[in-house]
Amino acid sequence: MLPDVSGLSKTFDYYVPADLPGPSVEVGSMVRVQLHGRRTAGWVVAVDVEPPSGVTLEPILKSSSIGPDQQVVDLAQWTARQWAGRWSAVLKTASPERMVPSRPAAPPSAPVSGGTQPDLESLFDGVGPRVVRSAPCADRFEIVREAARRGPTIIVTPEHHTALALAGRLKRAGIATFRYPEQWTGGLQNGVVIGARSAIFATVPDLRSIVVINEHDEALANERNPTWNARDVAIERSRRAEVPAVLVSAVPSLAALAATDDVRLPARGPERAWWPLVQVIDRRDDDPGRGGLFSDPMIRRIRGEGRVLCILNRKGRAVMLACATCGELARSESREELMVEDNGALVAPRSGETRPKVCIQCAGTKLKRVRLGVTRVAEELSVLLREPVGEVTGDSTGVEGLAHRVVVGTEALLHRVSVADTVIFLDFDQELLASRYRAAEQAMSLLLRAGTLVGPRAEGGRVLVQTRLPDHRVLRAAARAQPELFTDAERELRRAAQLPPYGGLALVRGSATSEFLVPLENRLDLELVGPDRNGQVLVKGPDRSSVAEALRELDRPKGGRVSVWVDPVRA
DNA sequence: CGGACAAGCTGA
DNA sequence: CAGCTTGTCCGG
Repeated sequence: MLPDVSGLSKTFDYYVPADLPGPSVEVGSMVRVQLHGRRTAGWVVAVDVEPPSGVTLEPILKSSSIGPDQQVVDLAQWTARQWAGRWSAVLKTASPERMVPSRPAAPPSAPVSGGTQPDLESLFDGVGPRVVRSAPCADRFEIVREAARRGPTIIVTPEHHTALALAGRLKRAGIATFRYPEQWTGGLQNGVVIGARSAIFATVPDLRSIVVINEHDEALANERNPTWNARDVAIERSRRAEVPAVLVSAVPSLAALAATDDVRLPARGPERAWWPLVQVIDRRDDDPGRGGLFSDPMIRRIRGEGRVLCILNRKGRAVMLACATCGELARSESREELMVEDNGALVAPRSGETRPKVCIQCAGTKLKRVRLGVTRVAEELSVLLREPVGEVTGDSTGVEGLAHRVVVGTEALLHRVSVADTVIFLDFDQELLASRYRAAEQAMSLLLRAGTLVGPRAEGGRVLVQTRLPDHRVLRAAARAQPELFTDAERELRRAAQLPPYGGLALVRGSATSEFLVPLENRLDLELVGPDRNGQVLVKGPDRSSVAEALRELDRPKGGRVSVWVDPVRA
C-alpha cells in the first residue's frame, strides 16, 4: 500500500480482512489504513507480498473505491521515476475524483459508422508512436473517428475545451464517449476516453490506440512535480500496451520526431491551404524614434474590420516602476536599462548602478508599479483608433475586456478566444529570444495557436508578426507553411548542445541546491551548469532517465529546501 | 506528511 | 526545572 501522503514515498504492508466490505482489493484499489497512529488513504500497489520479518500486519480498514488498473499503476511508477517525482502524485491523476464503489458493466464496443478514409488505412497498424503532420487549421476529426473504429481509445488534447468540443462531435456521430476525469469509468465501458493531459492515465483495460492532438503543445506538460508530458507518457504507454500512438501536430515536436521514423506528411498543396496567412513585419528599418510597438502595416490592418487580438508578452519584465507624477520609467542614467527596487533603492540589474527611489525626470519620489505593455498599449491604441480597446491578462477573469473589437492581452488571450480575424504579435522577438532552450519551439506553438484562431489562408484571416528577426527559422517556416524549415534547423541546434530530446535536462533550485548536488560533481556522464544568479543549477546528462535517476538517489540535505524539475518548461 | 520524542533554550 | 521551541526520526 502506497499512502497518499506527500513527503512519504514508501510502501507498507497490510492484510485484507476476510469480510472487508466494498470493492475487492486488487492492485490500484483505493483503501484506508491506520498508519503511525492515524488513518490514511492510499493505493494498493501489490498483492500477495511477503512482509518484512518482525512486523505485525495491521488490517486494511476500508476498501473505498476502484482505482487505476495494473497497467496504469505501472505506468504511473515509470512516470514518477522518469520525472523524479512522487508515484502517489501520478496515481492521484490516474484515479477517480470521487470514490467509485463498484465496477461498471463493460458492454462490447459498438461499431462506428462510416468508412475508413484511404489515407488513414495504415495509420493505426503496428505498435508504438507515429507522427501525423497536419496543418494548424486542418480538421483532425477523421483521425479520432478512425481511432474509435479500432476499439477503446484514449484521445488527449492540450486544452480541456477542445476535448469537450471533440467529445461532443464524437457523441453526435453515435460513438460512446467519456470525458476524463469526470467520467472516469468510461474506459471500463469500452468507449472513447477523451480529455486534457491527465487522460493519458485513464484506465482502459482493452486499449487499442492512443491519439495525441497538437502533441507539440506545452499544455501537455504537467506544471507541478513530476513534470511529465502526456505525449512522452503516451509514447511509453503505447509500447507497453502494444498499441499505436498517433501524434498529431502541424509542426511535430523534436521529441515526437526523435521517437519514431514513421512520419506521415500531407500533400504539399492541401497542407499549405490549411495554414493561416502569416505576415512577417520587419521592423529593422522603422524610424526608431517613433511608434514603439505600432508599425504602419499593423495600423492599416487594425483600422479595418473584424476582431483583432494584439499579443504582448510581458513575461520576465512583469514589474516595471514608473514615476507616479510624470510617468517616466525608472531607468538608469544612460536610459538604457530598466531599474528595479532593491532594499528601498533602485538598482539596474546589469550595470549595478544604484540610486535612491527618485524619478530621473521630475525628481518625484513616488513610484508606482506598472504592467509593461498591455495596459499602456490598450490606452494608446484606443486613442489611435478612437474606439475602446479591451484588455486581457492571465489574472483577469472577467469577460469585459473580450467584448471589444480590438483586444490587447498577454498570450493568455489566445486561450480565452476561439475565433479572430487578425492576431498581431506586437513584439515577437521577446518570444524568439527568450533565454529558454525551448524558446523557439514555444514561439512556434504560439503562432500555431494564433493560426487556429484566424483560420486558413483562403478565409481572409491573418497573423501579423512584428519582429527584427524576419529570417528566424520559426518565422520562415510559418510564413511559408513549411514546418521542416523550422524542425531541421532546430534539431541541429539541439543535437549540438545535447539538449532534449538529445540529452536529459533537469533544473534544481532551492536554498540547499549546491549541497544537494555535491555527490554528482564527479560524475563523468553528468554536467552541472550554474548556479545562476537565482541559485539555480542545470543538470545535463545523456538522457532523461539517467538524469532523473541520479537526482532521485540523492538525499535531501536537512534544513534546506531543494526542488527538482526534470524536463523543465522554463530552463 | 505529521506525531513522538529528545535536545536545547529561557526565565524564575 | 517547567514550559516552550526546534530538530530528527519513522511509519507495516
